[in-house]
Amino acid sequence: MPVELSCKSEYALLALLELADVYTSKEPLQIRQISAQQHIPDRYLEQLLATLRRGGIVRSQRGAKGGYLLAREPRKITLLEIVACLEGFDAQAKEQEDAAKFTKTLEGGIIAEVWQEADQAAKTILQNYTLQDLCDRRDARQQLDLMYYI
Amino acid sequence: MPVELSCKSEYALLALLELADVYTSKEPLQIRQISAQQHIPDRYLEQLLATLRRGGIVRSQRGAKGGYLLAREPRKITLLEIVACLEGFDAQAKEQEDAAKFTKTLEGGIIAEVWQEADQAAKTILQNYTLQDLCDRRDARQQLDLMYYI
DNA sequence: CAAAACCCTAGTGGAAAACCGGAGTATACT
DNA sequence: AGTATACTCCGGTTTTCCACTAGGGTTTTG
Repeated sequence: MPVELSCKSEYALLALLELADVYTSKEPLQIRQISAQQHIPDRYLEQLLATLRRGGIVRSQRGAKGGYLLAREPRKITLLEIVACLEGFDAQAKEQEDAAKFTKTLEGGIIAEVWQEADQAAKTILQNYTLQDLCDRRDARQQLDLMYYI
Repeated sequence: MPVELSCKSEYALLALLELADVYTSKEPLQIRQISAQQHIPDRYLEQLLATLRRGGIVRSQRGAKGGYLLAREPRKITLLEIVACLEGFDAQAKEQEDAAKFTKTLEGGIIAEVWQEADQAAKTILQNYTLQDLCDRRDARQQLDLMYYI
């Protein structure tokens, strides 16, 4: 499948789901708690959260009793924004690609254009999902599973 | 950008464009010719063409005056088919993914579903482009460039 | 001040991608 | 028939990237 779901993105999304769950409480969640809950290597998760912080998706509170919180409400955070932040295709990657597209051979440029179009289609999907959507969908699924169990 | 364009796929597409150009002549094109024309390492291209042959996209003629030809007309070959052949996500990868989707945690499953959706959107784009479309587009672009030059 | 937490940077291991080489096999031409 | 040409098969090498680890620093609470 052309669209990759990297370990990195999955970890980040799982962590962000945890943060979304407690968003209304305004209490920070610590790396250890998240990593234990979602089975993510803590030192690795730390890096991902740092990246998300620089991207303005989460904010952090330092010192004892510190931790991470969502920077905005879950409704205002799209999945595209998250993966863009992590995979880092925001500005510098764009330029490189555009430059490469024009310096390449004619055929290479055509191919790149088509891929760009496929990429845009995938991005649009991710653009239209928010963290809240994921939470809602999970809750609905959980409810359904419970009904089957009874 | 979520949708990768591997070196492998690009090489293959460039080679197939060459083959599409001479499709009507029914004359085979040799690896050396293609690799020289498109600046592709010949021994690597050889592997790719072998894969495409097993996938029924090209056919080969052995011996002296041998080479490769498209197995079908360029109109009948979609880009999705090509990358699926090379990247090998046809049957066994599907099963693994579906299995993983269900054995994963609930959250992981939800995420996988969304990614599947984004993937499908990208695939649909690639499904709707044929080799002939690429050729046409290239020719149109070349014509345009020529007009600007004059 | 000490403990708890985040912060920064560098590096490691392993796997996959990209690429190379050699021996074998089929085909055309003479 | 024999030889040159080109594909075929398969194993090895190199390079790149990803997931992960490590260590030393800084901020905040109590």
